[in-house]
Amino acid sequence: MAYKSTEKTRKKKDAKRTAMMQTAVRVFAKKGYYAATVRDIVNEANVAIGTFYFYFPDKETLFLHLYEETADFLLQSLRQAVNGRATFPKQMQAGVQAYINIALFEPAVIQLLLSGSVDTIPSLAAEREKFRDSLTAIWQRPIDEAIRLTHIPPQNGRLAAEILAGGIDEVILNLLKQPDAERIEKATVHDTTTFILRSVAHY
Amino acid sequence: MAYKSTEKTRKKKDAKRTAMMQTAVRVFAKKGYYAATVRDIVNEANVAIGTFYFYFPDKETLFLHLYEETADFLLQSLRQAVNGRATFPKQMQAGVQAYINIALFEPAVIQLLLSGSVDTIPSLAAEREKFRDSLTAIWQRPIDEAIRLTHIPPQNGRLAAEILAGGIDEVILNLLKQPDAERIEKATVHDTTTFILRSVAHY
Amino acid sequence: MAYKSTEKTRKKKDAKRTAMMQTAVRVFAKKGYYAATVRDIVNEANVAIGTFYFYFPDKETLFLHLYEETADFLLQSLRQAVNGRATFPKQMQAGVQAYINIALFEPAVIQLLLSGSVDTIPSLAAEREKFRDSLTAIWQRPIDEAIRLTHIPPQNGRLAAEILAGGIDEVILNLLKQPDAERIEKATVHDTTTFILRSVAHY
Amino acid sequence: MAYKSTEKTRKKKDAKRTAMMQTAVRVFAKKGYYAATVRDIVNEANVAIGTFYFYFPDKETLFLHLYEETADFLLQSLRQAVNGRATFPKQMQAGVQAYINIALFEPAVIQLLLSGSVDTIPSLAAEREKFRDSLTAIWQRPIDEAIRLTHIPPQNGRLAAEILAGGIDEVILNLLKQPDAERIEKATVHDTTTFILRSVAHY
DNA sequence: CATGAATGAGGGTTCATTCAT
DNA sequence: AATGAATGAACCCTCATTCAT
Repeated sequence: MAYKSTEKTRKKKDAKRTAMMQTAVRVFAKKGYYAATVRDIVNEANVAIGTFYFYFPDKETLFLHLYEETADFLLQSLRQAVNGRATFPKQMQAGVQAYINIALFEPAVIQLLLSGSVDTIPSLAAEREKFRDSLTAIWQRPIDEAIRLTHIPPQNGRLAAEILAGGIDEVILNLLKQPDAERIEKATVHDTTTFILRSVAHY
Repeated sequence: MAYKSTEKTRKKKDAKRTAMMQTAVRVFAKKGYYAATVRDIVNEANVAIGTFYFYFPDKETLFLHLYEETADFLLQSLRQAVNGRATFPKQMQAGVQAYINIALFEPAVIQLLLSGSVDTIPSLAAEREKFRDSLTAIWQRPIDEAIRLTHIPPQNGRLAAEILAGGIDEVILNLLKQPDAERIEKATVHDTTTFILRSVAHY
Repeated sequence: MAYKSTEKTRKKKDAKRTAMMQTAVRVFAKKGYYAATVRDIVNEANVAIGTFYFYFPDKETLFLHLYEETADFLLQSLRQAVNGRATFPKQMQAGVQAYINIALFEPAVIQLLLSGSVDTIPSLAAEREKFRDSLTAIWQRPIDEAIRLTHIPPQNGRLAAEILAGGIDEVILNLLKQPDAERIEKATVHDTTTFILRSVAHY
Repeated sequence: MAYKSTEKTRKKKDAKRTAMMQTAVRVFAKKGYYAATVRDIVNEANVAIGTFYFYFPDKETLFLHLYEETADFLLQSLRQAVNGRATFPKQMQAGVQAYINIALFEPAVIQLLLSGSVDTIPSLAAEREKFRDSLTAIWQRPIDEAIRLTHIPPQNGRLAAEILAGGIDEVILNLLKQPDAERIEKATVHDTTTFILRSVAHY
């Protein structure tokens, strides 16, 4: 019995903790790390400020944690989408589609990861670099593989991946600024994929 | 008597203002808008805090001004480089080269413009969007022109420009992180240009 | 659980807020609005500076609030004293007596209201004028009533009230400067009342 | 020759100094001691800030000096008006008239002396008390004299003078708040004088 | 004499964090 | 677990004052 109640309690605690983290992601995404105050977060989460410090050691650590988790989520989603396809064109298209899906369904994820204010938090510099590297790697792997299979000509795969990583992020951010993002989703996926294939000389 | 001396000191004052602005750019570039304090700036400039407020109305206005000026400088440099060439490949190469030159000579310029923390300053949101638009336009114009001249096939010029704008920024930022940036400059310019030409199907 | 303790602590919080307000009144009364710093207040109240801003939005709003409250208290006290008497002489005497009582028991009240520095706070100009008007009205009402009842001859009641309002304030302030204020209280009340009655030709 | 030029220079200097002092009186009268900045004064006087410190040791000393001078001017004017008349009623009327004249012609004088913000400048407390004493004395002297001559019955002359001093100040300040002050000047002088005479039982 | 660039103490305010309840 | 009162370092900015020119 005691075990059960502990179990229940833990679940409740985890639930609350998770809820607060989701709230925090939204607040950080909307206001940025510096402009978002701990009070903003607890107000939006309808808890007292002390509760925040019961669940998290401090603002910076929470943000770091959130950043890591969010980055992992995005990277995993993209990896799954890309790796789940057999051919290079399908891989690219699936990656772009997955990225845009996340942007439309969870815009806060993208805003947290892509909209700056992150570089200036010392403890986050390394984490951010790791994220960029991983993101670039997601685009690079299929390219290098396609080169190996001579589906596309030899080329600087790393550089191509960097450009595509930065370029797709830009497309995503611009898409999120549009009021009718959903309406142009399909065309954006198509045109972006077309661009990518051509850019690596895939025919 | 007073007039002459005023005339003379006017230049000195302007020189000092400029010097302080350069210092401010460096500090803002390094720490970001929020983490950079006015005290940081005046310490680095070796002046008293009151001197800052003698030259500038406040931190935010200065940053806005710096951002605008820096953006103008970068955009002008790129426009000149691109517009000074006759053919599409030369235009792209010149643009990339100019961008990288600035990154190597004035890294603070790039860090100020590209490293976030800007979106969360309300008065800067519009300015930042304007900058991104102008930057994209610089890459888009030659593309659209090349389409018109049938040097490259019809395609979504706007989207291509967005991807290239974001992609080249990513390349630049990655380049700046490298300790031997100058050594790989040439190869980076070449490979990036090659990528761009292929991406829009230019042969 | 939380609720009960909230209920209990609510009272404590209110008590502390009140205590801090009383401290603030003293400090403002002694130094004036401008010379009194928030740090002065919290030092005298033995709390940290953050505590001030936990209880009050800012220095100016607190002062405004204190001024209004203090003015209301003084005006109410005088009104009660005056309205509680049936005849004109008793009314005047009761008003003067009440005023002097407050001056002796709560000198800070008088200093806050009468010692200037208030006119130069834009948001307070209107409040101060309202206070002077109300104060004058307190003296004017019995006079006008006495005129109506032909207990005193027709005369400019408004002007008489203005002079008495300013005159009695002067007497109060002079009284507070005396080291042996209590000793001469009785005589002051008597002589002032006599003066007032004669001034409006009451016999 | 040298002497002459020195003389001329001195006159010029005195003229400038005087002009700056008049400007300062206006600024202090309008904004109060604390809200008025040295920069406000020099801007209005069209001189550099250094010039201020050439003529005056510091802000506080200047204000003290201005206060003394202004107080002297007002007291002298009132004394002359009162002493120049032979009978008690004429004296009172002349005093009131003179006071109102100054208020209408040189409102800054009255605002500087009467509108608070003065009590909170430590070095001015004594000066202000002296001024109030002198002002009261001006009203008291004729009263005491009238008592001695049995033109009015025995009474507390000091207290009567205090009330009149404070009361007349109040009338003056209220008058200055009116937009059509000049129009009601005559009636105000008459009614105030009538009040005063009756208040000391003069028939 | 006059100028105005330069100084820095000090003021109001914010906000991450602690801890007694 | 949860609360929220309390803390104080640190921030941005003002303004009286100085001094080299």
